[in-house]
Amino acid sequence: MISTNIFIDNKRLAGGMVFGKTEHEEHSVSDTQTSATLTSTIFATLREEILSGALPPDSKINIRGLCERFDVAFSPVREALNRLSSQNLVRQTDRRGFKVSPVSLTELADITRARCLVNEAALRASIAHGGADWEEAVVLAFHRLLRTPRDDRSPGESQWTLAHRQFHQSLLAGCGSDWLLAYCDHLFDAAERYRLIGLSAGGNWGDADAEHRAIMQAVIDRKADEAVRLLCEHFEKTKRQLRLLLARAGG
Amino acid sequence: MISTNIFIDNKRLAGGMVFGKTEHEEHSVSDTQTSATLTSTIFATLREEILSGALPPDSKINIRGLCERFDVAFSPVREALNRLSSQNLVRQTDRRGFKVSPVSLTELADITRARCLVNEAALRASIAHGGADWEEAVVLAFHRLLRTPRDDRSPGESQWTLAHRQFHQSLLAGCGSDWLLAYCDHLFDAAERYRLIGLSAGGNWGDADAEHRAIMQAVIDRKADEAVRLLCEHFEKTKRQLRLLLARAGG
DNA sequence: ACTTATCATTTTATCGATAAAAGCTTGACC
DNA sequence: GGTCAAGCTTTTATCGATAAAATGATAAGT
Repeated sequence: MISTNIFIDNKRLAGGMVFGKTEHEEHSVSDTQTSATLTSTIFATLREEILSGALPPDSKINIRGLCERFDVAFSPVREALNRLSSQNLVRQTDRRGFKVSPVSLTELADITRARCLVNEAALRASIAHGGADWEEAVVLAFHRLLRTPRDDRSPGESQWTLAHRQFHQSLLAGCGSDWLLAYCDHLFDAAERYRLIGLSAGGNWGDADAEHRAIMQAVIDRKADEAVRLLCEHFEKTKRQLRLLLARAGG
Repeated sequence: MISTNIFIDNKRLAGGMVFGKTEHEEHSVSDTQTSATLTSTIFATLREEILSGALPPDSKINIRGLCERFDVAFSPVREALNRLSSQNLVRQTDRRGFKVSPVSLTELADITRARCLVNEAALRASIAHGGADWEEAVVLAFHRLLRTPRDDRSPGESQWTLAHRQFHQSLLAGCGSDWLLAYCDHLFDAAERYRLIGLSAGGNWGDADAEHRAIMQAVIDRKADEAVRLLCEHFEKTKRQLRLLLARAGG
């Protein structure tokens, strides 16, 4: 695995996690395994909030505010922000702090473009080199996606969101390059941020099950050209719908 | 620009940069502009050293050692390491610190593969959409590359290394996607690390001017297929030479 | 001799405090 | 009224210190 951890860790900050206060030993029974670092937890939490739009794009990040909110000192917050900036979710400027990365229709178009180009390369490689196990994984991922209900209350952490990501990952998983896969994942995240922001802005485009099925079918039939066409159209469609939505919202 | 700063800042840590010690005010005359943060400087220095192989792959990073070496506290070193981990130059594991990312023939093959696929996509887009200004920039970058002497004493920071990077960037610059460009850059860095390690291990493959010229010619003639073929062959050749070298060195 | 438990050492993650910057406010001056 | 400088406030970058965790060494038990 190449990129920094991008999986989503839903654990919240443990309330009783004190430090430097020798009041009394905390033997939290529920703490089965070694607890994650504060940095990791804050990173995961902020990542969720940026992806889902809870932290508005382009807003300045007040470090002290976050420290108070999580009840921690500067270091872990800064470190979490640094990790976020490696995923392009926040921007850092020396001596001027952090802000949430802005969103724009221009960037959305750019991301979609890159997605089409890179996913095409990966998908063709996958179809060319993927074995039977890869094919089965695609079918399985599609089945799970179909079966997973959409939970629109907290879309950022819903099971469907996860299943959706895994379906798309499975398509490319046979391409044989970890770097390429990591980049596709990265692009997926970038696009996902726009999708989730669109959702919270009231967007509600119908389910894409039909599209996913068609893509899967073309893939397991090894029809590379058709699969690529369908996949790119899938991306472009999302882009178009978001464009309408965000343009109306005055983005 | 999407990725975190990847340009190389050769400035060394200013010796007189003291903090918290009110011995006497330092009015360093040479300090024209606001000096960079310690973090940025350390980041740039370590980045150089990892890329050039001065810090051996897979070696554990001793934070305290770095603190003493740079004469700074933990925070800036940790932050620099975090930034490095976003470029995959170091790996972090919770509670187990940082280590320099390992290298392997497997990864080299993976990187080369991804480079071929992604550069192909970007190059085709560049050739298809690039305008006259892009074309001119390619010619210019090639001219500068030819004219720049190779300085093998400190290859990691040499002018040639920079010109080489810029030539390759110029080829893709017309592709119209900042994200795609950033990723190609990222891959270039990854490959560059292997090249520089190979150099310091005694590798000495002849200059690639002829290859670069052929690529440039195909590009400005808008012969996409040929340009792609030459470019990928250029990557593969480097890989093959490194493979021989590293296999012999017992990598 | 070979594990395994116990203790000492090193390293990491985190804290709270502080100097230097940057940003903001106010008031003199044109 | 608009510009600009001096002073105040907020924020950032950095420090040095400390608890928890991991690592390494030592000793007991098989």
